Amino acid sequence: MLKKNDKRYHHGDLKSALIEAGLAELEEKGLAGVSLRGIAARVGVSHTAPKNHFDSLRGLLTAIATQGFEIQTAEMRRGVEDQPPGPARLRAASNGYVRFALNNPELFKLMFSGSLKDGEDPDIKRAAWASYDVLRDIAHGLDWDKADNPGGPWRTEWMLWSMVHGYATLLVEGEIRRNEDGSLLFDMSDLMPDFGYLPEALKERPKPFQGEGMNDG
Amino acid sequence: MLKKNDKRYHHGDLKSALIEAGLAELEEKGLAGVSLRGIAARVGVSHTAPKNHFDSLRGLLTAIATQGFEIQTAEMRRGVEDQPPGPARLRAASNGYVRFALNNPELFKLMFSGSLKDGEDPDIKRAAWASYDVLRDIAHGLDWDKADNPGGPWRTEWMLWSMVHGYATLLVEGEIRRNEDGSLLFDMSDLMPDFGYLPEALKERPKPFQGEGMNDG
DNA sequence: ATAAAAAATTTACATTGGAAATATAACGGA
DNA sequence: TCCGTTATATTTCCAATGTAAATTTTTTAT
Repeated sequence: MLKKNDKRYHHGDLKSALIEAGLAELEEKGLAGVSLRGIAARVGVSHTAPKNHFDSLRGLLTAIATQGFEIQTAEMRRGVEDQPPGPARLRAASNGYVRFALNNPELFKLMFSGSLKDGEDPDIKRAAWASYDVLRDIAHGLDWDKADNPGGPWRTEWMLWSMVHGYATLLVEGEIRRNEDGSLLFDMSDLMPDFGYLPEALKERPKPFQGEGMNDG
Repeated sequence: MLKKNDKRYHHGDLKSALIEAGLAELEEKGLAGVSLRGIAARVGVSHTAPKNHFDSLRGLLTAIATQGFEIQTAEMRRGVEDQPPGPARLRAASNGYVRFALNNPELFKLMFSGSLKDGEDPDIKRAAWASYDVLRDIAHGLDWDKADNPGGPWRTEWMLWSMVHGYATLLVEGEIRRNEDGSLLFDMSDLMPDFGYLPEALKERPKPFQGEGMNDG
């Protein structure tokens, strides 16, 4: 039990404090402007103090991104329970995905940066999968993905994930036009129509794609 | 006319040489490892020489990304002419989009980085739109987007673009599983089924989304 | 109380992007 | 051809960054 002012070490819980400060610095200064020294200064410790809790800046960023996935998961789950199973839930979760990206653009970029974070870290892997599972579990409940898809669920999952993630990414990177007040022209409900039925081709057995012509030129 | 050894200035054409060197450095050392000094050293000039042609590293990266969009446009057009108008062309262009991303992953990341490049630069804007237009022009030729979409072409465009771009992004960032030899489990032809027909909801008139609940939390 | 471990600081260093001053080559006009 | 102007590139310098090593301070365990 930690009471008020019960700073057991010099700081008490520097590890959590650094992650919190990192989240704040991220949205204040942008992904490109974030620095280890800046985060440390925000907490009020020397710039080498983080070394005791994270092996490097990369490690700290990985922990921040992990927290990002947890927030994203919560945001996707928000509102899903209010909807009946089926396409409505898929739209609610998808809108949560986009909403999170819009509300935490720099964190979202970090989470999918690939080079700044350590994607092999067990914690971030677990958190990322938990977020992905929200979409996947709902998609698996849809009529068009019940049983007749013996090639595995990958195809329909990836189609949906690609659409949602692509839209969020393009919005966050400023590639897609918004209304003047910053609101969206379309949310995922508009972009992703009634998935109660889907083109028959999607139900065919998928064959592994061997990538002819994919690795030349 | 420039003959061999006709170095008119100290270098001759440093601007182009820097872009070329930057493209090479990018794929060799990755987006995170690229540096102005490294690019300059590769060409054999001092690290401040680029200043005469680009105001900053950001400017040089913007020029590199611009060239990237031009390569991407060519890659998308490759093979499109062989296909009859319609869904087949859409698949060919989409596969070109993904193929470019897989063959130039670091360049692709730079092109959509948002912070490293200057998205307002007129040249990069023109090049990016040219790439986007390949997808858009084909999409507009499809039956399901002929005339009854008075809300503008944005919705169908963005749905397709999101799917293609999202898939390319997730592949490049290593978020989507591949076969052991690096080939894809699905290409865009598998992911994007017969678009000869499409859910009726997509043909309804789109209404502007005002973003209720999008900016809270 | 004292030794051991944990946590944080100080100092130092290599690398980076950029600014300023200087040097060198190309060009244009007499 | 000569010379001044401009374009191009170098040298020197600086602040900021991430990291390593040595040191100091605090906590914990015995």
